This record gives sequence, C-alpha cells and structure tokens, in this order.
Amino acid sequence: MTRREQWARVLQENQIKPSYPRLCIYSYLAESKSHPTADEIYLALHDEMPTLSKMTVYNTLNILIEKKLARLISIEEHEARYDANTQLHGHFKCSLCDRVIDFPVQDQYISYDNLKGFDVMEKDIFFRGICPSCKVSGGKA
Amino acid sequence: MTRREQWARVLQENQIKPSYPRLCIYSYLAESKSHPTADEIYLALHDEMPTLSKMTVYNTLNILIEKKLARLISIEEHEARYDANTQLHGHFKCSLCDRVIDFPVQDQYISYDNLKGFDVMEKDIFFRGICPSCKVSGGKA
DNA sequence: TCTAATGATTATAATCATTATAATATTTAA
DNA sequence: TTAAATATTATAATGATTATAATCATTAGA
Repeated sequence: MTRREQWARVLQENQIKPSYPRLCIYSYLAESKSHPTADEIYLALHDEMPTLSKMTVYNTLNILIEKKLARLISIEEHEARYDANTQLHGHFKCSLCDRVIDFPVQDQYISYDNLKGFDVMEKDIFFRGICPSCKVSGGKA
Repeated sequence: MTRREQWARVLQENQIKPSYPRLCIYSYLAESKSHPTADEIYLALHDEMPTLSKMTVYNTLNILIEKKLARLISIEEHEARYDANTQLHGHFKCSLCDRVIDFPVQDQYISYDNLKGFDVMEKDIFFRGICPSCKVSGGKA
C-alpha cells in the first residue's frame, strides 16, 4: 500500500470521502513538519492542481479538525497554522526565524491539582523565544 | 492611595503616560477576571467615556503588551482576549459557557528535557473542555 | 501667558484572512 | 440514464484589526 493509499484509508476511517483535493491536502499536511497555514498549503498544491480553490483548503481543514485528524495552532494571532499530529505535544515559535518547532510534553509532569472537576479535552502548550540555531546565527540562518 | 492611583503608578513605572483613557482601560483590565476582548473593554467603558474610540483601546492594549503589563490570550482563533495577570498561569476555556478560567501552573512540573538550548521567553498553556458548573447544569448556567 | 512642538486621541478608510452564498461540477444510487 | 446528493469553485460579504491623517491636549520655552 502506498503512503497515499494509507492517508486515504485514514480519511475513510473517519468518514471523510477521500476526494482528490482532500487527499492532496491531508497528505501534504500529514507529511509536513512546518505547521503550514491554509495559504501555504494552497500555494504548495497549486502547481500540481491549478484548479484548486482556497475554499476547498479551508473546507478540508475544517473537516479534518472536526474529525480530530488535525489541530489548529493559534500560537500567533492572525496566523492560523495547522498540524496533523494530534498527539499531545508543545509548540515553540522562534521569534527570530518564525519557525514553529514541536517539543515533547509529558502529561504526567503537568500538575492538575487545580483542575479537579474539569473535563479537559484539548491542551495547547505554546512557548515563544529563541531557538538554538538562531542563538548562534542571530536569526540569519 | 486609591486603587486608581496605584494603577497610574504602575503605568508610570513602565514609561506609559497615564492619560485618562489609558488609566480607565488598564484599571478595567487589571481588575477584571473575565479576560475581556478589546470590544468588551470598549463597551464597558463607553458609558462613562462616550468619546472613547476603539482605536484608543487597541492602542493602549498594544502598548500594555509591549511593556509586558498585559498578555494576549489567543485561546480561540478570531477572539483576542487580554489579561493583565502576567504571571505564569494556565487558561481553561469552557466549550459550553465560553468562560475563560485561570488555573495555576507550576513551572517545575513541566519537563524541559527537550528544550535544552532554547531561550523560552513566553509560555501559553490553553486547555479546553467542560467546567464543573456546566457539567452539572449542562451549560445553561 | 503665549506659542511651538510633542504626544494622545479620534475619525475615516483600508486590509486581509475567513466565511457565506450560490452556482457548477462530480459522484452515487436507483 | 437520470435524479439526487455531495464536493468544488467563484464571487461577494464579513468583521476585527491596522494605517493614515486630522484634531485635540499637554508640555516646555520664550
């Protein structure tokens, strides 16, 4: 089974009909590590799919979020990024190179003493600062 | 010294001239626990200050953020909320009543093993789910 | 006190990502 | 093969925020 077929199967298992545009969008997001914006996805796929509309990108991303196959990363106001990794992890945004980098978060290390009685369904952990390579290069990397 | 005068002093200590609109906006934010949006601040102050413009609210909030007297809470896309509590703490948004509730976060319980070499300057911890009172009332409280 | 000059506030218009709507195309099922 | 359902597209609308420029207030110097 090709990787494409595997992504199609994931969509089907989540009641999303794997149309060609949807499969392209989901594959791109799932194989990307850069947490792209809707616009970046649209631009990246535009070459191989000149008829693709942005509405389809937005529609597909909203369906993926609804079915919990993707998450919206609002680490920056006015910059909606998307991530197909729905496991708990943190996001670090470097203020110099603007890259968003994943980091592991171990749930058991977060204290929940003060959230007794709350049903916690989603967790976002956003850090900002300077990444190691920008500390060396001064952000010019 | 009145509370008003104390907030004015905080502004001055941070090189912000405590004009009447600025003092109103900062006092309101500092004494609020509801993490208001710019629009909510504007509406709340409009009665006692009919000439207030929204631009002043936005300007003042941006100055407060710049001087680290307030933080932008982007727990929800397309809904910029503000918080004058700049100490590390988490925000929980109830999906039923839409309230944003603070919860303590103990920094030492977050594992940083995988952030060696990163300069972490800002931390946002956003949880979503159902709050205890909505669990009882079904969100109708 | 008068007058520049500076800074704060306001009003207006512009921007831009996202959504709404409706039309078109495609797929599905009878 | 046709009708119904669904997906995609094009276009226009929305709405929060920012840009710009004009007005107002405040301060400092003569």
